[in-house]
Amino acid sequence: MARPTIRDISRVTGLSTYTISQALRGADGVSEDSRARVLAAANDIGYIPNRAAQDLRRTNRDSVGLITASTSNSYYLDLIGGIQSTVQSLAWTVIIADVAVDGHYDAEQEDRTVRRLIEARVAGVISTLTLSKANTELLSKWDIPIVFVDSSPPAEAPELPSVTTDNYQASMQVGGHLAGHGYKTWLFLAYPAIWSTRVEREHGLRDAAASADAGLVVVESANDAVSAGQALKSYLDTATAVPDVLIAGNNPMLLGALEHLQLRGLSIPRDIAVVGYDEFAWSNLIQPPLTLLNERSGEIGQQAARTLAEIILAQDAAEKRGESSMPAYRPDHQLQVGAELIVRQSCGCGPVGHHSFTPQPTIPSAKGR
Amino acid sequence: MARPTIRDISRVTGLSTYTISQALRGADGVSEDSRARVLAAANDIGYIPNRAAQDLRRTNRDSVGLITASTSNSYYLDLIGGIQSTVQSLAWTVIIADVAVDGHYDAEQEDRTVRRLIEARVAGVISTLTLSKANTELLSKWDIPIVFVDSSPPAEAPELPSVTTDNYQASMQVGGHLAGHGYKTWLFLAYPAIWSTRVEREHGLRDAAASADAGLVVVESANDAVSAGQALKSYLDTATAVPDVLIAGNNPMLLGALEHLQLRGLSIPRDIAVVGYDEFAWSNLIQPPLTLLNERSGEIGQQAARTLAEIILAQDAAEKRGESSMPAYRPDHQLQVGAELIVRQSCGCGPVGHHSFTPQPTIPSAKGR
DNA sequence: GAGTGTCAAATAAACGTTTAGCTCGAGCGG
DNA sequence: CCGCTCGAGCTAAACGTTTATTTGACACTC
Repeated sequence: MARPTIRDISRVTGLSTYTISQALRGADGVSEDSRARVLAAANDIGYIPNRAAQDLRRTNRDSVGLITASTSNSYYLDLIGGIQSTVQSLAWTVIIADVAVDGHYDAEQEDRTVRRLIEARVAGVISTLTLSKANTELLSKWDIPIVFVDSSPPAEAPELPSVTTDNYQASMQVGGHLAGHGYKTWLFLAYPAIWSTRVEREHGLRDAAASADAGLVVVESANDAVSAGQALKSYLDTATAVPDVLIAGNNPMLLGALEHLQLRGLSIPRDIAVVGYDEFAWSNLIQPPLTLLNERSGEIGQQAARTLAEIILAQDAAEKRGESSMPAYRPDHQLQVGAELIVRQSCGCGPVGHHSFTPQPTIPSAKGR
Repeated sequence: MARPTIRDISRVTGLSTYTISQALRGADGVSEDSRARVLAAANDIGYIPNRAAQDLRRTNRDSVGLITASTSNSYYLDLIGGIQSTVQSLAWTVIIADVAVDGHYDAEQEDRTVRRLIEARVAGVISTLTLSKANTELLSKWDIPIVFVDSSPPAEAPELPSVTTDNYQASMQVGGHLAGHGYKTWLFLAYPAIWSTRVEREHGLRDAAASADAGLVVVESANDAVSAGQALKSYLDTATAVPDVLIAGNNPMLLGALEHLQLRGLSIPRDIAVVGYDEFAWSNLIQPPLTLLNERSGEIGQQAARTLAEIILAQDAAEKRGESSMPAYRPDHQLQVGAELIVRQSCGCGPVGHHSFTPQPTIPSAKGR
């Protein structure tokens, strides 16, 4: 028997397919005796249900999609972990879909990916990037709830849920620390703005620079280390002076920057200080140890999954009552999670004891922006 | 219209579902006129096919499963990339399934995962670890071909295809280099042997140590940085002397080891030299820059996917001819890919110019082991 | 004008489950 | 002994596609 079906079990046990189905998934209406026979037979012939047939027939959907751009950014691994852990407790599964084609974001790939998730009839979507207007509308047409994670909802649909680091506050914190060092020329090496965090980070840095009377230059490159290195090179080649500090927008940017600074023979933090945005495993082993912002990505992932689950369950309940099957979003579905700066030495702080850092009054965080 | 089906398009256009189906996927037997009407209508009402229904009805399967343990080991990201790129060109999709539950391999999770892949009726499986006898048999009962990647087939089924780094040769290479430095006491910090590469690496190191008249100690820990650090600590706490060189079995081991050595205040390579097994992005920025073995994981992934695709296509063809639907494996489905040592400074080689390294005759690689 | 071939399109039967609705007996109270 | 309930199980109709087979219209040939 190459690919046994429920009917094969039926044949073997002499029970109807109904009974088999009930017995297999532990529903009642089946005697203990029959259930045992069914399970034995199933195990015996190596039966494994056909997911496609189940999905087709069942009404309740039990998977959610996660849209990601360049997973290779190790920051996302924690995020995924957080999502998985929450979703697994509901016995759902996560479909991870990367919209980057060899490392670069690709708009058509975004379209294909959203389509694929709808084809799979996912119950909901978590997206790490702001989706296009068309895709947001498509998902909403299919009544599929979306939660943005570490990215903001598109401008056309600002009411959509999101869970993010408080990037503005975080950037103010970074900026405050740099101000404390007395740095006056800041260079922000940034990734493109399809990742909406870029905008918030820049905004926070700009405000911090202003209140510290420092100058901020923004250099943008594609979201990978090689491009970042090249962008930095072009900038430094033409700049009149090396900036006091380089702020890397994320880890690929940081990697590219460090490689280029090493190549150029600039010493950190003597010639130029460096700070970055994502804590990662090796940061303390790099020379000098890196001062980084620690985003609590695992926690963010969990929160996002919880929010999505809540919306889906409410939606199912409403549908069961015969009400609208549109997902219902609430204002408290928009969450911000704090982040803290991990101060090591690349910012100019010395090993414990000998630092050239003057604490400054904390810049008040802007409320309700 | 909340969730439009093919019948809705049928209703709108006045054509039968047959015609819609043909038109949508570009088959012929449909006039250009009708096709245009169908596509317009589909686009208009936002129709997206139901994957479950397609999968159920279609005979040809078009997804493959990838079994992984702890994806967070960044080494796998390239591997996955290589597989994706090959598989995408066939318009298939990859289902990635991690059998680690919070970072640790879990046997039950392996069983669940294999089941899940069979439920999805995948056309084939690529596994990064040696599967249990039961799971191998289960897959073979369902006529699902398996290719092992960076791991060997289980002892019970040695004929199964595999694509691996030539770990023995690679370890001999590592060992040869260490011998050239004149190191006499080697410490191999290893992960558990469910990853079969561990065995081959140890074997190669052992032979290299023997022929260099050096002593090899193996310390094993769970496959994560924290456990590795602890294992190293326990060993060093009781050892009479610090070994000449530490060989980290993979990146989590390396990370744990470096953290612990830093904590202990041992200087690399003065007090102890260090080499590792997987090249990664930050390796050149660590102090001192790390000497690592560069496995060509992208290439390995591509090869594995190509091999699997070949087997699946042959299987489909055979089935179409009414022959056996069992996958046919050939001896040339077992491949080994070379690796080269990237020499930096953690092994004791100085910056270009001042090294204390004496080249040694290359240890001949054992043929046909 | 009968036979033949071609093309577009329709019909209806799958695919492997789940599930609403029904049947059948047994048990039980009156 | 009647009517009722209840549990165990059956039958058959879904779910949304694909596809083997059939139909019908039209053109072409002898």
